[in-house]
Amino acid sequence: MSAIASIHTAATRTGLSTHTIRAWERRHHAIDPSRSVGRHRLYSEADIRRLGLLAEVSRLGHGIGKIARLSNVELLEIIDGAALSVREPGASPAFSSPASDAPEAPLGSARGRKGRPSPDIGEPFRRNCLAAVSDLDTCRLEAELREAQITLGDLGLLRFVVAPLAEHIGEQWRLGVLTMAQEHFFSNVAKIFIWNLTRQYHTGAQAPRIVVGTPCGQMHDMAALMVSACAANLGWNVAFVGPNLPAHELAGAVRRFNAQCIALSLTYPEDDARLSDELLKLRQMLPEEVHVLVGGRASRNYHKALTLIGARQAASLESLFADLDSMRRPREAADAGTQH
Amino acid sequence: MSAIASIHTAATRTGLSTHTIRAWERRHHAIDPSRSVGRHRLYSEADIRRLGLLAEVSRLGHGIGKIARLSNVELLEIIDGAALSVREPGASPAFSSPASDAPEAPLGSARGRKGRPSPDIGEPFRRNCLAAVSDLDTCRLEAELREAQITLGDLGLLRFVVAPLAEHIGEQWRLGVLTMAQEHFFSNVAKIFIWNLTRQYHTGAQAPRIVVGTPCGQMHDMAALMVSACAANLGWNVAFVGPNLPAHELAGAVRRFNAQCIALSLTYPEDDARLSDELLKLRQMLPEEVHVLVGGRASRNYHKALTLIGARQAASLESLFADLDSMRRPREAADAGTQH
DNA sequence: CGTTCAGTGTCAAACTTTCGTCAAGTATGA
DNA sequence: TCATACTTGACGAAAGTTTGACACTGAACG
Repeated sequence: MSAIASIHTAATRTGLSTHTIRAWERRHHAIDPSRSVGRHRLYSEADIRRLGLLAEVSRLGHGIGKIARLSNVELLEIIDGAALSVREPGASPAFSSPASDAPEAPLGSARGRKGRPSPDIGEPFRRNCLAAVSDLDTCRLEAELREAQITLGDLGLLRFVVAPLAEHIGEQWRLGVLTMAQEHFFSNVAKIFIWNLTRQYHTGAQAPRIVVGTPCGQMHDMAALMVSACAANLGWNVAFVGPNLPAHELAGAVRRFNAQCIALSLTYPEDDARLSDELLKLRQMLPEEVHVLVGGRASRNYHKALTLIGARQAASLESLFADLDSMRRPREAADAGTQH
Repeated sequence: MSAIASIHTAATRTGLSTHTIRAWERRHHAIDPSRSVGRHRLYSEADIRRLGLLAEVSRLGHGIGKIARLSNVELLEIIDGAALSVREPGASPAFSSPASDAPEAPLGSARGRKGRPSPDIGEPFRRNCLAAVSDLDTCRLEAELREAQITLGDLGLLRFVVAPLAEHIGEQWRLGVLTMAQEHFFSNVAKIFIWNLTRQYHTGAQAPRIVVGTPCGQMHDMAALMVSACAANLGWNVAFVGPNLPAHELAGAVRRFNAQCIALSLTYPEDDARLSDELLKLRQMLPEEVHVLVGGRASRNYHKALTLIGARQAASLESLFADLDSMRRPREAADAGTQH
């Protein structure tokens, strides 16, 4: 129905190239998009969903020639049957490796390292969580997360279960394997679970204070919530101010909360020209002694601006954890000196 | 109302050039501004808002030719879809909300009943909550909500504290009294508090099942979360699927969850022509025996469509509570009869 | 073992469509 | 009067379209 997308958006959303999409149409009639008056291809939501399914099955090792004529339901069956597992957290999302290895499902995950001592510790939890998401079963999802928290600890839960699951579910949604309802469902339960992690630590009045949020244009708050949880775990007093805030709002929150640090998370979009300006503005509006800490998948793309404003860049949750810890200690001493 | 602006101001406010605006009108009839006596274009607030939406979607990579004919709601959907996350009240860049009416009582609330024997039972809690929001003090806000919950009960907490507070804070934000960060802060803490209300009740496997969410175009999920809490309180097994879902997604969630009821909340926008279609589509896609329950401030504006599809319309939280309760009982009996 | 061949992803060339921008000439309005 | 706006026609960059070709892979075959 409605939403009309160009071949370009169809390509980005499915992880395919425009060349490939056209080749699939020309050679196998895998899809038959409508056309504009000037013969440009126009893809409906259904078209894109089907393309996503085809791409997924194709990545599983099946030749496009053999699957192009299958129905969506048949494609889904293949996906369900083959892959209930989740990619390694670090694995890059969606590049079509030219067929090559692994015609089988990447079920074991922990790719390549066959005999390695550390298998993928989070895999069974992710598998169960996915099943719960598939059934929209809140209790089961929460129980599974709790189980993972007990087994892996707070950081392990985030690192090996929630973060990769969020990535995976987002991707599966974009590909049309999971529904939007399922994505929202997971996102909601997971966010709140993370938040509740935050609340299990009670901080005193003299605890160091941190503001956590995301700047303008960055709409995802899941990663920011993870940062909140880490900070709370380390004894920070956290003010979570949500996503998509302009520089003056962030600076205002820091001032009002009397925070000595602000943590931002950058995930998507990965290349927003306006964001660099925002970061500069933020730095100018902040008191000099306030630290800026930045994490998230997209943060490396803003490396230049981030170095310019002297932000600490955390490449992973672990390093963020370490940064937060090291920032807290010296400050505590200073506080004790000045405020009392 | 609806101030008249020149093409120049329309251009500055949307970030477009005057050339572009004229081209969009000439080539795609994207908008049709009124004209002065001497054929100069005159843009209303609504025109400018639409131009802004078009500009935003265009920046997202969609060709103007493909989006010029879409409705505002569809444009919003695209923006949200791209953003992938829940759109918070502060999300849209700069448009003055067309609402601006509602001269009603801000904080006093308990609307209308001035001399009633029951004074405003929630007032002190709201006052304290506001103070906590002002300071971004998570602990205090939570403590205050907990206090209110104990004193007023779950329903009273929602009815007399959270709901009016949300309204008030939203308004204060629009007026510029509170910052966006404070609004996000409250919204986040309150939502999670409500959700945790939901989770204190554990339902058996044979409990009646309900899906809760909001349809396309309705971006606010706070009211839906309140519905979730009420339902859980009454022993329903709840699947909360979040805001802004098209009809087929909602119907799919009902099917997958095997729910016997779906509850929708409508708050803003209050007059979305497309929503009526969505509701009709939803009814057609649902199994006949599934009940539809609709609440929220804006639901009365869709009265016609709602009656047409046989939805139960709850004017207040109380009546929603009652409806949910009455729907549960007969069904339980039926289940006991058929399933055993 | 080397050759052939179908299946695929990718690319190039040449042409078309889309869309932002501009220029020219005229009209409006404070 | 003079900055601003209007219409029309046109230009050029970016991106889309088609056709055809190339490189690589695995399987089949002599």
